[in-house]
Amino acid sequence: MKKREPIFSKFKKNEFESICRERGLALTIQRRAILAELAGRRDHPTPDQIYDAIKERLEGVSRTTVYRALETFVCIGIARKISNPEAKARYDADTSRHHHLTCLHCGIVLDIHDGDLNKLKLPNESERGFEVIDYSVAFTGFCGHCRSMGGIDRAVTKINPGSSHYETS
Amino acid sequence: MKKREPIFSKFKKNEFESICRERGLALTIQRRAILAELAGRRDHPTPDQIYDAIKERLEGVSRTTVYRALETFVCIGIARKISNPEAKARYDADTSRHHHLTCLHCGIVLDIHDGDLNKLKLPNESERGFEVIDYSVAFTGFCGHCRSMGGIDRAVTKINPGSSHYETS
DNA sequence: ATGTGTGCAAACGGTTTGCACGTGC
DNA sequence: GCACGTGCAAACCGTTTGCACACAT
Repeated sequence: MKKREPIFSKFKKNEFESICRERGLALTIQRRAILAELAGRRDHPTPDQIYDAIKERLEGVSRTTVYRALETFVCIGIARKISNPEAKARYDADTSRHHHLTCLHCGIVLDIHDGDLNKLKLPNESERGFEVIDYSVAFTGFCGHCRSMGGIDRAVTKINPGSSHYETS
Repeated sequence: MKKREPIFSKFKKNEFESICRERGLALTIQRRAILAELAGRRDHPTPDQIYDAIKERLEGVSRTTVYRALETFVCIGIARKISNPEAKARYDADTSRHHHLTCLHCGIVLDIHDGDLNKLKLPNESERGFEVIDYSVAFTGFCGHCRSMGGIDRAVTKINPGSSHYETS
């Protein structure tokens, strides 16, 4: 069992505040709450999941604000929007190099931190004019929850989400 | 320079036809045209790009049919829906293990076939109950076109697509 | 002949935008 | 006080769905 470091660390909070000060971005309660929520979970939430989580604490927040704040976090480099086969966006406050495990059935995204995977040599794509910046390994499979629920027909499992039967919740 | 094998190969066509016969799926001109278009390009088109490409040849096709056919191809295993940070789906007729290079500025997706990358050892995720099926390495960077156009501000480049300024041309 | 596939138009769901008001600096 | 951020509602855009007709088998 690997031990996990706390996520919404003092470090992340200070990083956020100093970047905001630098750039003249306002430190609003909404942004604080949204970042705290994002950085405090390991499940790569969608904007809606964040909205649902904070709306009790912060009465009157709007979905729009959540979308805009997440966008801002990506722009200032303290969060990432991750690729996934669903239609909706998912965000990640961990901007260090790491990898993802996506359940083909329910869509949940787990992190993988692995020293070897972080050391892949970058392909030389200069001949095609491409400049490679970073990478992430996307593993696909079936999570414990979906495997134990049964009903996974590998031949037919839709890599493609549709709307329902996705979110495990 | 690596040489490239033809893409809409006889093989792919036969594979498609025999799977359809097996499963009792009709071999309609629409499905043929959509598969030929998908398999004939290397740029991982969106449903709309495919629609635009075939609508001249095949008067009266509907967008809906394109969506449904692509979906069908994924279900019968002759195409894949690929993960990317955009809001729209992209499809790939190459179902063999390979990797992708995505331009953070325009969203284009290029293929990488690399023997070493195909041999990564799968992480042991059984302790978390996860069964790993496959993987793909997602490289990010900037394509030649976007680099030469200039105007890429690394600090601010939206990993996140928005609607405009994405699609190159 | 029969059942699957297609086209159309309307619905849908996530996301973005314009605008007026509110609030952090 | 001023500019930036927020909330609201409507617009947007990619995708899905219900239904009647058409076509592959």
